[in-house]
Amino acid sequence: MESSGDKPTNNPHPEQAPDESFGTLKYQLLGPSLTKAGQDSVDQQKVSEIIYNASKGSKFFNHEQDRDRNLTLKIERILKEKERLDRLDLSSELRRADEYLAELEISRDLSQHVIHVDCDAFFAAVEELDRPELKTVPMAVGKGVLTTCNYLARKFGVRSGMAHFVAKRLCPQLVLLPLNYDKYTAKAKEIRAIMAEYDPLFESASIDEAYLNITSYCDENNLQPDEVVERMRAEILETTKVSVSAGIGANAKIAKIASNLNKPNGQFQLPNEREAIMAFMRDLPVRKVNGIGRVFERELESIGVKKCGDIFPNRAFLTKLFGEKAFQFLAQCYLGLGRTKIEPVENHERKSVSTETTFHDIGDREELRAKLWWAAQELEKDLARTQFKGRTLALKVKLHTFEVLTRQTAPSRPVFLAKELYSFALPMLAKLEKDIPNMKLRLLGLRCSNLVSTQKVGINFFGIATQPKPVTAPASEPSPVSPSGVNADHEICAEEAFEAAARQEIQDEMNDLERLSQEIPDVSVAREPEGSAAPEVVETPPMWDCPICTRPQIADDRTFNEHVDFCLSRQTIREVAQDTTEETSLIPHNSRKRKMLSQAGVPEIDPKQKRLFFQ
DNA sequence: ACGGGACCA
DNA sequence: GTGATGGTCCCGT
Repeated sequence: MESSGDKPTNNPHPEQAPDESFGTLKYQLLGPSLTKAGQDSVDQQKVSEIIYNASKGSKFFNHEQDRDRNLTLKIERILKEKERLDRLDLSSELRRADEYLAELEISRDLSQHVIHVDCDAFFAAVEELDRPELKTVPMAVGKGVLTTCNYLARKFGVRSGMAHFVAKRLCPQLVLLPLNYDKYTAKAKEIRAIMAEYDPLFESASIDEAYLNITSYCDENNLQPDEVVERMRAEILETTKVSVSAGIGANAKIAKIASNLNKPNGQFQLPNEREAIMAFMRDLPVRKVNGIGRVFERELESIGVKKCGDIFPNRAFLTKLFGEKAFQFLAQCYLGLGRTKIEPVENHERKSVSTETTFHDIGDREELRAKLWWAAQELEKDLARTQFKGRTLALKVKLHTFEVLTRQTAPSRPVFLAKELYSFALPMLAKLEKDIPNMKLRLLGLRCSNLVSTQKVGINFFGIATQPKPVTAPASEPSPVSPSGVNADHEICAEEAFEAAARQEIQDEMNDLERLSQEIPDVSVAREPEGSAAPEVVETPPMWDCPICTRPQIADDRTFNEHVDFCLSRQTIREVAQDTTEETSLIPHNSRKRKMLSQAGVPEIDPKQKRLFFQ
């Protein structure tokens, strides 16, 4: 559409970025919860000014600025691509889109009454129950960043997700309370007990949100949906003293949007009628839809999609610009469609278990290992609680610059013990330390995915599924143990010889790992609290000299090859950087190598453009 | 299929 | 002085 106002900033001096980029950056700094209720009477202009000035110069700010610049560039590419598509014959795309819309229309189900219930300023409300005097002052809950705040605080522009010191700048008299999760969990339980009366199969979306399908309740009690919701909200307020807001509609998407419209302590119903739904969506800003955040909002806005109604005239472009899934999602937004199936979260299959902690910047290798060991222990606890092992282990770090990196590995068997987690994660950390000179972290985390359940059907110590009763024909009864059947390739075999072999194999592997852990010879992690034993330190392993960098490396095949690979890739980059041809496109998009190059002024070729072009 | 980044709630 | 946890999608290889 119009591309005049959104020139990209190719400015090599970000601190002198032209004025036009301030708008988007300030908008970004307003945070993710801009659309939350209670902000209507706030002067957003003034608020963003204060936030901007409070944040300016911080590492967080610089990182946000980077992200904003990259997004602006990405949008520039989107616009270019849209221009190109405008000149093309898109009739087949158009037909495809219309066919999909027709298909969706056929699937429209207006027979269900779904509601979304959302507690008003939940954590703050619970705190106010204990200390009623807090009701009359602006107050927020959460250390570091605010998790929530009461409506008095929102009048000042204070919002959830906002940093402590920024909130204080906006509202110096703001009262800050520490988090008290146990209290909130207990209160949430009371509320859920009431919701269960209306739909025993209700779905908890978070600690203070839930979806219910009240169709049956309406029928059985001969009540209208809004009457049911009035009744439920009154019951919740009376017995738990917490006020909730609710949205009522034909599906979860509408209900979620609607629950925000009359907040706090209100409800909104959108009738189960196609015309009413279409009209409602037509004028609804896309950002109000669950799943469209700050970034996608800006991308859509750039091609002229501000409201869900704007999706239709752009339907032929969406797949090419944003991908098939995004197109399908947006098509459902346009039509006001969403899921009507509401079910308990326990029915959902868990995909990952993770832990992470933020701390002051740490560059010290031993301190980092201590943090890793701590994370490993935390993850072991969580895995034990949830009864899972992981076939994939990921290390997540956030650099002192707020840049986030993840590295993952697939251990040869499912892991869950802190010692295993640590051992498999350490080489990834060590590699990062090698790749990133002077690496300083502000966050470190571990995640297990590709989960294997250790529940129900016995899984013995070595991660091999065992049957409760001896079964001779394993193929006859597929094991229900793991949600996605990931256990299928585990032969069910109780023979002792097999077990002995497995035991030996695992022992060998642990030995290997302990050697791997010694990659940095002076590593020691044994001094952590809680008395649990960290992997022991063994003597220094044999060393070989790397043919590239000539420094001595551990003579373990895997370790050594990894190191050499890294050295080689480094060399390649140096060579590529020297000759400034399109060779740079060989370097992965978004890699820090590419960033290093782009900072050095080496031109980039955007792989996405290529994808769009050749699609 | 997998690893990694980005986004979202 | 800017959180924790978990899910999804997309891209490149």
